[in-house]
Amino acid sequence: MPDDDRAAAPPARPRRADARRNYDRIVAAATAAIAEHGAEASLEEIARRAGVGSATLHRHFPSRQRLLEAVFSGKVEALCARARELAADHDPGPALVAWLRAVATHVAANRGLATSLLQGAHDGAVGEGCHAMIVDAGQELLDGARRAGAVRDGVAIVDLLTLVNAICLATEHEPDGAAQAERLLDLVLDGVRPSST
Amino acid sequence: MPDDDRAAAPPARPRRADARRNYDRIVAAATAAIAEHGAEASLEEIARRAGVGSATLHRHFPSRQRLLEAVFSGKVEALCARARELAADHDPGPALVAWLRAVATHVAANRGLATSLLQGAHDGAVGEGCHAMIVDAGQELLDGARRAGAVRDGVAIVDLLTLVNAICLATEHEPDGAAQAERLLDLVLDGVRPSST
DNA sequence: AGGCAAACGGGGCGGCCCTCCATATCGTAC
DNA sequence: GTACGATATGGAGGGCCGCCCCGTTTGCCT
Repeated sequence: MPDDDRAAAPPARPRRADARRNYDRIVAAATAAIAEHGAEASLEEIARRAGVGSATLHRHFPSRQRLLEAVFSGKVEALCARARELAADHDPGPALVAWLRAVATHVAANRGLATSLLQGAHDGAVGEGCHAMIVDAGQELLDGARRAGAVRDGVAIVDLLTLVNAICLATEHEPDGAAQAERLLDLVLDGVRPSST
Repeated sequence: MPDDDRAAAPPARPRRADARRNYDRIVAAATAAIAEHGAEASLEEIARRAGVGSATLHRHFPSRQRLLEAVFSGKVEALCARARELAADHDPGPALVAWLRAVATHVAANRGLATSLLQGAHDGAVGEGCHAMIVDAGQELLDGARRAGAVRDGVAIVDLLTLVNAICLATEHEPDGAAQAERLLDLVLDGVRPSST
């Protein structure tokens, strides 16, 4: 694989100062626009808000997914950090539950994050990074919880994450989405515990 | 409410014959197009396939949701019929489970049905009809199942339907979506049974 | 058969995504 | 400080789409 530069970080080759500046402006504008209009926000409007031409936006982010990834990567890292915190401070079972709730909160607070993460995982190599980070972080919590007997066998972390994403996805357009998401998450978590002997 | 005509049926005021003919053509074309390209199929292409002008399509279906509703209403009725069948032929618990699986199958087979039903429910009065029909059909199954002790309290039919839709929504873009949907549905259904004393 | 309301559809407008290329800007070597 | 090459820019334009206006056609009823 000859292509070694990731989108988010300044890895191998230094870029010109103005390019870097515009990159940051675009990400900032995109963050605002996505918060307002969701992940389907107009790319042209983002470029307009950032004060750059649409061509510039397209050069920095060849696809919408790339842009979303850049916007969300910070939040994803925060979630992973939270996973480590929870693993250190709590019992395995509650830690996993609390983390899944945190994931739900983040996803609900960032319209389109769920869809982005779900679809990005195998749309080529696009959201790969974010997806892998979350999965890894969750896997450790799940392993701990299973060792502690708080989770039954046959449950994969990707299943849990998909369910959390699914719930947020399905409730984010509802009038009382937050409450419903809460209820559904409880329901699902009950199915995850070992059948009480 | 002065507006009394529903989109799907010929209710109060008779329409001209050609209008009705074009209506049917558009629905047929839309059905085909949606099966091919999903719920985001181009309206203009649908009009083209139906052999009508885009204005005509737009007059019959002021919004995309209306068109989707017309396309899916047949399938929705089939699901409701299936609910009655199951209620008659099986024990309440298994009947509910089987029906939810049937819903999942239908939703998975009709790209965009899930989103359509979810968002249509309160986007004005748009998907109201379909949504209400499904909810009513499911409510009876759920009531039966609860009376039989197969479902714990605190579970609403809308929760279950939302979860089923959510699962299909989240897995329909996955490579092995069907298998994953199956697994997730099992997981959820386990959470619905009363905690085995 | 004739008149009228209902229905039609071509064509235009604006927005979106994306690409090309002449131009401006940065970084550097002198 | 200056001049030069590479890098980055953005406006213009093409293709597509959804939506709507309005002159024309068509079905319906008498």
